[in-house]
Amino acid sequence: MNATASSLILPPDYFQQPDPVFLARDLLGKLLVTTFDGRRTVGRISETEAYKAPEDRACHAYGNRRTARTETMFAAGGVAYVYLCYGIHELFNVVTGPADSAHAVLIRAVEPVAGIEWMLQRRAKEKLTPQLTAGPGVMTVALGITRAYDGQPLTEAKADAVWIQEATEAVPDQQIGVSSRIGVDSAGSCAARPWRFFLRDNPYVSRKR
DNA sequence: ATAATGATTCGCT
DNA sequence: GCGAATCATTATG
Repeated sequence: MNATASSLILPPDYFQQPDPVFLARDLLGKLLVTTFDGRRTVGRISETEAYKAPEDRACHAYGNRRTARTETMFAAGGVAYVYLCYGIHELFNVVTGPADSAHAVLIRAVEPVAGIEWMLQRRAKEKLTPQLTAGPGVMTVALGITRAYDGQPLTEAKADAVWIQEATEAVPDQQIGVSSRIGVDSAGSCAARPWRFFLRDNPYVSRKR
């Protein structure tokens, strides 16, 4: 890539900060870039959720449970955690925190910024609507992210990679909405935690259930 | 080896 | 608003 990309790309230190809740909020407005198949697509992060082991029952690594799948989350922050949900959808997470802490931030939605024609093509759509990228399962399709990318670094700007760049402009606090996480009702008292963050008044946010 | 279950989406009513 | 689709992962026998 070019010098601009490498100066804006977020370094491992950023992702290795200890609190996934802080990072989930801080990642709003930043740019998620993919360069698969020679196609560059860019989305502005508009909705996130924090998952924090060991105490968070909604986290796959609840109780620091290490399995073949969750092992990716125990890596040091700055890599991707991509897994299949409901047998159909691939969900993209950013692994955060130091090594051996299984924290992650689920990217639930982005606002298309560049490469929109590739996103439309990947989703087999003609027209740009919020449904193109508003939702964790559809966002990965639009950006071309698959499980093949599980465990890969998010800190290198190059071909066939994913990385995150600094926001072009700061997001003011008043523009950030907070709620409980979606789809984690079975997580007992953890279900009520206000760990979902989104850009207010942005159409590219999944609907609250 | 087998069975239950989900960090969802889409189409139909 | 409701329910089906669909399968990797996990726990259990």
